[in-house]
Amino acid sequence: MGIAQDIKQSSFKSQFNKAIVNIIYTNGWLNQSQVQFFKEYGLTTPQFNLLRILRGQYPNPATVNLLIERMLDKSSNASRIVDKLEAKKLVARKQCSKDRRAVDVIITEKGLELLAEIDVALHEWEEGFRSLTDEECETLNSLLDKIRLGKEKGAD
Amino acid sequence: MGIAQDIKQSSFKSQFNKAIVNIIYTNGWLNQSQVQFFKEYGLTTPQFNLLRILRGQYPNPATVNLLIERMLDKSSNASRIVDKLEAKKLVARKQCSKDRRAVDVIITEKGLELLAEIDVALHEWEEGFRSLTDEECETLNSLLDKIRLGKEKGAD
DNA sequence: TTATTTTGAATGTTGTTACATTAAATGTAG
DNA sequence: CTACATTTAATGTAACAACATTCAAAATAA
Repeated sequence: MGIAQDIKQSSFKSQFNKAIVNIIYTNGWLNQSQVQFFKEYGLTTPQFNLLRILRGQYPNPATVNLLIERMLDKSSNASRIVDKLEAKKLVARKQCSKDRRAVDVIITEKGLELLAEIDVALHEWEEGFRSLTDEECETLNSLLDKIRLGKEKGAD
Repeated sequence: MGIAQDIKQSSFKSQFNKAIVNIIYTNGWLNQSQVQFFKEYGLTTPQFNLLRILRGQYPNPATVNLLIERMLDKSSNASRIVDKLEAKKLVARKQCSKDRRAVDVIITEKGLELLAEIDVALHEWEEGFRSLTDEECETLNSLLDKIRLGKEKGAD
């Protein structure tokens, strides 16, 4: 039932090593489920994340730079992700008036509506396999935060 | 210092939601570091994982099917990963004698030597940002296991 | 002012992933 | 045995990611 059985590895070098493998495996497990979920809405996970950032800014626009900065996976392909969302009319681009190099990206009404629709289903999706109490979640969050603190690089 | 600051999101729908985002973000953080680490040895993360499975089988071979089954990220590109490793002479392929459809993949001496070299450095890498006690690791592991139990699919 | 450097976004390139298809070997039913 | 389905691995393809490069705009320096 634990990670050892899931990946069929009977021993680990250390508890810490086991924890790292567990994070990676659990992420993969979550990711697979998420990809399936968003597929129903014609979105990829990065597209959804980008939309959510834009909603956070709404009604203000965000520049591509801001998007890159805030994306969970800083892959810097923000420009192309915006392309995809623009093609679906979920976001709009216009040149920034203050800096003509920059581009203002703003979520459209259609984008907001889609997100609102997803919100409900996403909440159900999460509740569907929610298995931790709030207190356990807090413990988990603080442990994960602590791992990253162990070697924090310029994360800001 | 926590996930909220790291991704500049001030509030979450729930503690559970925050935990999920935290897992994803922490995984990305770990992954970035791992990719850098393995690059020095001319390996990608999937290549390393596959090699490690093969060492686990050594001196027995593994079929491609077994590799797919045990990989952390079951992307089913095992065949092409084996291609890469074979080109580097880290693994060898030969037709399985019992089933001529199957292919026996075995790690070479060179592969074993490379893994041994990596082992040392990898342990240092882990210790370099180890920030949890064994007890905390155990807590983390059990919480992550519990999340996956919440909606276990045929994970075997 | 002009020249140089830096910045913001887009694009090119290469390798990888995800998913479907193929081809050969095996298993199974008649 | 033949015919058909299944299994194993490899390959084709399209989308995607990572990383470098480009190009215009802006900031800075001379």
